[in-house]
Parts: sequence; C-alpha cells; structure tokens
Amino acid sequence: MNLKERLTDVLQPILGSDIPVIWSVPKRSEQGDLSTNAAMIASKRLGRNPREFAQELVDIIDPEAFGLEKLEVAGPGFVNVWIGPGYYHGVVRQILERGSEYGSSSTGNGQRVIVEFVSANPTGPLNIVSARAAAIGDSLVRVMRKAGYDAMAEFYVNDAGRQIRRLGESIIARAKGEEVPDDGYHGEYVKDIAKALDTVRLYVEMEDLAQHLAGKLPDPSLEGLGKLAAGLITVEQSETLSRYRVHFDRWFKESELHDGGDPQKALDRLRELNAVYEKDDAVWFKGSEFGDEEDRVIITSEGRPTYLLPDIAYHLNKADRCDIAIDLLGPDHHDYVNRMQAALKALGHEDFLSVLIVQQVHLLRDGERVKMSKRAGQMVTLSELLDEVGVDVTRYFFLQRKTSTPLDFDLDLALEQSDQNPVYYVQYAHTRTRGILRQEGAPKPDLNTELSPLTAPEELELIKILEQFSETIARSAEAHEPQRLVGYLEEIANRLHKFYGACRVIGEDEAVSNARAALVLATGIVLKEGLHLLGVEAPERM
RNA sequence: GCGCCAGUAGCUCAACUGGAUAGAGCACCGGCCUUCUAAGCCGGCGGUUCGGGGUUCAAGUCCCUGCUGGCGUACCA
Repeated sequence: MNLKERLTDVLQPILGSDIPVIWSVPKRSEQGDLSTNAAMIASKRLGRNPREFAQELVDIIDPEAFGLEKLEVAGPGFVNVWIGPGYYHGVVRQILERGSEYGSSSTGNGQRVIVEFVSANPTGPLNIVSARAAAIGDSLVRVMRKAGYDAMAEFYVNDAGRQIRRLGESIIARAKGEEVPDDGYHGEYVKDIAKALDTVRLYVEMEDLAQHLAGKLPDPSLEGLGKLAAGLITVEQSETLSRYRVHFDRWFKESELHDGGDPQKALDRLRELNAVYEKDDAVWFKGSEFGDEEDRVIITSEGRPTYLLPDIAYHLNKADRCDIAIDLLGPDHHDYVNRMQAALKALGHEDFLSVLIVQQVHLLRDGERVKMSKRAGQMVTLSELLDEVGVDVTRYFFLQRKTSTPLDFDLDLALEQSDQNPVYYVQYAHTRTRGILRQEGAPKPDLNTELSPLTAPEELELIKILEQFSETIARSAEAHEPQRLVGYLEEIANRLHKFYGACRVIGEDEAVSNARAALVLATGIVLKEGLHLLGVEAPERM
C-alpha cells in the first residue's frame, strides 16, 4: 500500500465512506507535497466549517508514523502534507530493486481489453492517419499492460466485400494496361501487384487472369484475385508495422466471421430482440430506439448486408473474448460510433465499447501542407515516413498530442537533429544518466547504497517526479491517453538536467557520490522504461 | 440543417478528471562551457483560456447559448 492509500485509510472513517479522498500534488512547493480537498467536500454535506474540519483531519494523523515532516490546513480548507526525505530515499531503493518492473500496478485488475486499431483496408499501403493510430494504439496497449490490464492488440482485416472486388478489377485493368475505373485503386502499388502476380502465377486466380488476358476467359474471379492481392498487401502492411515497432496479437479477418456464419447469427439475435424491421425490401436496425439518430439499413433491398452487420458480429465476437473493447477509428468514421454503440446496447453490451477518434494529420513541409489525394493515388505512406524521419521521431511526434485533436506533423522539425526537436530532449536525458555512470571512477551503486545523503532540493525534486511513474501510467491507461506519459517523461528529463547542473556526482565526498550515482541509475531506469512504453529507443550515447 | 472534434502566449501544445498565482517547447532578448555530453541550465518578454450567461466555497475544466474552424452526414467501408 502506498502512502496516499495509507493516509486515506486513516481519514476515511471520519469523512464517511461516500466522500472520495483524492490526493494531488500541488503546483506550488509552498503548498506541500500532497494535498487533499476532502474536508471541503465533506463539510458541505455535514454543514460544517471546512477549515475546522480540515484541522480535525490534520490532528488525527501522526506525522512520525508516516514519515511526514508536517501537515497544515491551507486556503479554504485544503489539507497539505509535507513528506520527509526518508520516504523519498525509499522510492529510489524501490526503483533499484524492481528495475524495469518499477511503475507496474494492478489498477486494471487483470481486466481483459482488446484494443483494435489501424484496421486499414487491405487495398493499399498504410497512410498517415493509420501511422498516428498505430503509434497510439500500440503504446496504449503497452501502457495498459503495465497498469495491470490484460490487453491485446487487434487488427481487423476487411478482406471481404466490395472493395476486394474493386481491387481485383483495378489489378486486371493495370495488367491489361488500361485505365483503372474511377472507383478503383489508382496507386502505383496496384501496378506492382499486377506485375508480381503475373510473374509468379502460382494461384488458380492468376491462371484465370492469364486466360482472361489471352482472351480465352471472359470473367476471371475478381473476388479471388482481390483476396489474393489483399493477402499480399496485408503482409506488406504488417512488415511496415513491425518496422514501426507496432505489434498485433491478432489479425482478425472479416472472412473468418463469414465462414462461421456470425453476421447471420447477429441478425437472428437482433430479430429475436425485435430490434429490426423490414421496409422497402430492406432490413433496418432500430438504431433510433437505442440512442442513434436514425435507423440504419443492415440488409439492402438487394439482399446484401451492409458493412454494419459484420461489424456488429465482430463486436459480439469481441464481447465473448474481453471485458472492455477500445476502437481507434479515423476521423472519417466518427458518424459510425453512435450506430455501433446503439447496436451493442440493443444486444445487451452497453458500456462495453469505448471509441477513440484519431483526428486528421496534416504533413507540413516548408511550412506548407503536403497535398495528399487518395483518389489520385498520391499519398505519403507510413513506410515513406519511416524512411524519411525514422521510427523514434515519428512515434514520438504522434504520441505527443491528444488523439482527439487534429495534428500538424512538421517534417522539417522532425528531420532536425538538434535541440529544436523534442524527441532528443528525453533521449538525451537517458544518455546523460548512462554517461555519468560510464565515467572512470564512477561509483557502482547497488541495493545497499546508503541514500540518506540525498537532501538537496534538486535531488528531492527529481525523486518526487520518479515517484509518480506508476500513477501516471495508471491514469494514462484509464483515460486511454498515452500522450500523458510524454509530458511526464519530459518533466523527468527537465529535473534530471537541473540536478545535473546543481549536483556533481563524481569527485564528491564518497557517501554523496554513491548516493547520487544511485539516483542517476534509478532515473535512467525510469526513463528507459518510459521510452519503451512509447516504443522509442533509449540510446546509451548520442 | 443535424452530428462529432476542436478553439488556451506570436506559433505548436499542456494543465493529474472541479482546486490554490493557467504551464512547457519553439520564436525573440540577455546570461552560463579549463570540472560527469551546452542535444543542457538560468533569467526576461509574452494571457480577458473565442464571446455571453449559469451551477458553487472554487470553472480553462461542468450546464445553456452564440461565434469560428475541421470532419462527417449512403440501401459505401
């Protein structure tokens, strides 16, 4: 149990169980190391003077028992707490003991989570929004695992349906040297696939294509050809993603769903629940009864399911496998959220799904937006981005900002290998910890190193931020906001640099040197693990 | 029209889920390298948190309303 929890345990009986005791770190050091507003909340309900009540809380805590320096009532009724250095020395020791395990918690209680992201159609290379989603989704999974969730990363492959036929058509057109249809896929990669398939000719579909091109077969299997190409594209996507250090635990194919008859089962279930009806030869889901703006067609008048039905089936499938589903969707899909939530509500899975909209990314070069057009096949792909700016910078840039806000990705800044570029600030801090300990004559700290010489403000400020690692991770996980971790790591870097400026490690009195070296080692551990959660490397030298 | 996301320093963004005097980076100005990497540190400049109401001890944060921008608004996915 940590300090906050122990303090809360003492206060809770006086406050009553319905008053939350929330400890926060005040912005100003004159307000102590920890603060709670519980007395103000409680006094309202109990009709008491908040400051008097706060004093009562202060009186009941024995400072020595908790290693506290003092407690105070402040402002309108805050209880402020000053923590003694002994507690912080314990934090450093704990980091050294736990190593890369430091920061883990059981906040998630082992809840099973499926985070679905990217899920790009297998009809072309990954674009920039996918790149952003990939970085965020992957880090979110890492963060959630660290916070005690049983989290899995999943990629939903839309390998069925119309777009696969269109892909087949586009390939045939390219193979014939004809223009690709307007609603087809225009990128250069389609040409490459056509060529590759033609060269290999291993598959029945390709034989069909060859026959077709020779004028012997009027209609090759577009579906089969499309699937084949989709498979190749999926492989390519997965290779790019693994270069990007993005890992998926499962690639879930839409065709698996169809093979198992899941969409039909979902439809039957909705029928049983009386959540669908027929109108104009089509089957409609009663979305408006479950929080959507309007009812939605799930089987067209031609008898074909719309994309919504297999998607409902897919989410039902997830509901069998996890407690919480998180979907990261592109900005062009946000109208889809309500209807999916409505469907899940109808099926008894309210509050199961939470959706994060990954907003638009604009690439800037020379201060100008880079024009991207899918229609004309002109896109900057993830793969190209990685070639140009590298994995660390790309991931860091995407993870810096809240996912729900549009993002300008400044290529010139990304390429700049200087202090202008924030990635290096944190990486440099890690390098600095390694550099100090690499020095000749540097102490070799271990678990028995005496830490009590750590008393300088810069030392304690550094430890205070390290102490918040676990909580920062837990909050990032709960809020589904990995970007919080970025700001946190920058804060560690900043305090390390200040410490570095104020306190020499090597050449001081031996006890001081040893203790400081232990602190430097601990800081390096946290920085490295933090960067790892972002999928960014922690270099030994720069 | 309706829906979603945004609007905070000149620019890019934070703000620990409603707390105390709204913070960083970039840009601009000025300091600090014969000592562990100056990819760093210190100081300065810079704000009606889009406007207007409301809720309360307390609002950038919650509610209402108006404005601006982006995206979406299919029997496409």
